[in-house]
Amino acid sequence: MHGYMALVTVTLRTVAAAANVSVSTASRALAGSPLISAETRAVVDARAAELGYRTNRAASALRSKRSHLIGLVLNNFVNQSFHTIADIVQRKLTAEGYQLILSTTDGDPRAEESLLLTLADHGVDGVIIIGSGQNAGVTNTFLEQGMAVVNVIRSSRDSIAPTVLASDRDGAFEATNYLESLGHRRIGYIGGVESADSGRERFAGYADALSRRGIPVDSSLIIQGPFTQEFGASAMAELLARDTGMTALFAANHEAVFGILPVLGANGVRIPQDLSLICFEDMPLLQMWQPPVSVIDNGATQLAELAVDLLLNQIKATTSEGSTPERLRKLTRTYRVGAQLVPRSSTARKV
Amino acid sequence: MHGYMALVTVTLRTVAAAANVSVSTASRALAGSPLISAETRAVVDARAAELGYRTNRAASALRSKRSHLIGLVLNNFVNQSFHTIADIVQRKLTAEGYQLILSTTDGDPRAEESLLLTLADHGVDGVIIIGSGQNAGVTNTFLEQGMAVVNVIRSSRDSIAPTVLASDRDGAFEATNYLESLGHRRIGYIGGVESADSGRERFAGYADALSRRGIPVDSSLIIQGPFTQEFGASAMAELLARDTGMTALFAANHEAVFGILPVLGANGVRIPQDLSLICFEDMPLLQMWQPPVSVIDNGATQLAELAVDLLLNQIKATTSEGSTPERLRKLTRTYRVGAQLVPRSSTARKV
DNA sequence: CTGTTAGCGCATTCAC
DNA sequence: GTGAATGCGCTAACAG
Repeated sequence: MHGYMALVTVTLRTVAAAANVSVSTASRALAGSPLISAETRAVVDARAAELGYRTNRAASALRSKRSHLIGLVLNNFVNQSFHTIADIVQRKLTAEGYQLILSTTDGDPRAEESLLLTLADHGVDGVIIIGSGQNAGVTNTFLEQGMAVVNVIRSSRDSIAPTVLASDRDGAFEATNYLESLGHRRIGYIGGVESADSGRERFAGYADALSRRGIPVDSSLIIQGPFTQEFGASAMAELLARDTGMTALFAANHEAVFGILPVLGANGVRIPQDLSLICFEDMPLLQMWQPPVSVIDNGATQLAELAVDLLLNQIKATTSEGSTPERLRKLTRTYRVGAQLVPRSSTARKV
Repeated sequence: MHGYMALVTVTLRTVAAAANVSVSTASRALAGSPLISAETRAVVDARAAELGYRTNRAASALRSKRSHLIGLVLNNFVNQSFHTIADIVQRKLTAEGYQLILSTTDGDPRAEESLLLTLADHGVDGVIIIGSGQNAGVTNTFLEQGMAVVNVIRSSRDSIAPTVLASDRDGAFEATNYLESLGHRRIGYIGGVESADSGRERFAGYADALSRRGIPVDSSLIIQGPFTQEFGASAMAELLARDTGMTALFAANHEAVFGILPVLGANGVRIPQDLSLICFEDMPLLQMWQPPVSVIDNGATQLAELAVDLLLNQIKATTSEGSTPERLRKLTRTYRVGAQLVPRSSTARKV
């Protein structure tokens, strides 16, 4: 067995010669073409294995327009959901014979556009995007050119690609409703900006749940801001200073949680005796916090799995049917992954 | 400006025709070859921009043996240091015109080998490995074939590639020494298995620091095990049950920290009054834990930066000098990134 | 079922 | 300084 020990490059030509067949027969045999006799295939496979043959993906991609490369475009690497998604996507793709090109954009639409074009340069077969929503023009062109595209977590207004979203509104409704069911009426809210889908939808869920029970939406209990730890800290401090009679808090801005928790601790706020707390998006930190924090699990794992499935289906369909306008039109669809309440010890009945 | 809107593929040939030059001249101009006159270059650049020309990486890689793709091989996506490294590596590479192919192995040497070969199939220009240490044969062959290789965090006995390591022994020594300087003598240790470099070296640092002050290494204070949360929880419970007079604890197994903290909380152990705690490897959780936990920062950021620099240097050198045996021999070198003590509130003078 | 032919798009020799 | 010619390694018509 010499496999990768061979310093002379072993190409299809080498294998074909060793097997006494033409290069195209060798190619077909290795690709599992049904046009090849069992014996021929066996011989080719055997020689290929002996020689340690490996198909050159660059050559293969150049000819076949299939690179077996998939791009994943993320905002950043801070958010726990993004970790989960990168992990799941990578695992599923590898299992299917694809490799993952990972890049972050810091939420900058121009960096995102540049990155998407670079991915296209590399001939990626598809791209999964947690994006700014600003580059539907680019990705729609990709689709027309036969590249697969899936939006995840963040929608893109004019994108004709399928979109997999979390249930932000429903999850927020459930969180708020849960606090209400525990007897809370003065429920604080620290969330993301309204300009972000998630920020807007979660707030809507919160407000709806209050209205449903006839509880007024009190702006003194509500602070919205950027997705940062610093915002979380200042918002929490502000809310505590306001003396609003708040008995429960819904922390709907994931990044802000990193600022909220220390401020609660530093101010000696006892959870859940003084304040019931529930957060959006689970993470290890919240599981082992003292007390463990109740959360709405946004289903990052399921989001990633569904996104990969949709992508792989597109790739298969494109291969067999091409990208006719009708097929593209049928692609456009929004999928929702349900949120799930995970009650832990940070939430308690109002005394 | 139509750029990516063009549905007809614009190749070098298109650009060359538009600029009234040959394909080779267009290629040289775009590549910044000094052989091209300023006027010609200007014309070619202008036409390329107008046409939205993008170089086909697959074709370029096939011809030039340079894919502008780099592989990063990780054990998993759980460890905080791995997040940091993936993030830094990706950013630096993108800035240099490379894209990152990310994959995890779950520490399985066979999966690792398979992954490395797949990366080679894609013609990656280099690979950064946080590996099992079992595949030096593969990576050494890569080096001989002109691919760049850098080992990070985990060394590989027979690898001739440069290796960037954290200062596990020194960091552990410093952690232990720091606890000693606070008056502690009964210092517990929960760490990784001795078969892992990091596990072995950190324990050595701990033991050395004790010996240096004539403190006996007491096995009843020491538990070593796998890099898991579960191990951390059981080890901590065991240590508490033993009633050893322990006044400080050095948690040297990063993953285990996720199990250690909740058990301490659940048992009502007050930090630092009942127990001083210091951990190896920083993470957001430890910064905002109540009280904030003192750590030894292993310098993941610096590890990643150095690894990328070493990789890029290799790529440049290979391009100009080829991979002569002498050059390869000069590559083999171990770099250490210093650890840093970050005292926070979880450590206090022994009462 | 298999072989022959023909490029994919680019970078690089070799001429001029 | 520029052009013409060549082929990287593979897949996909097109023949038989």
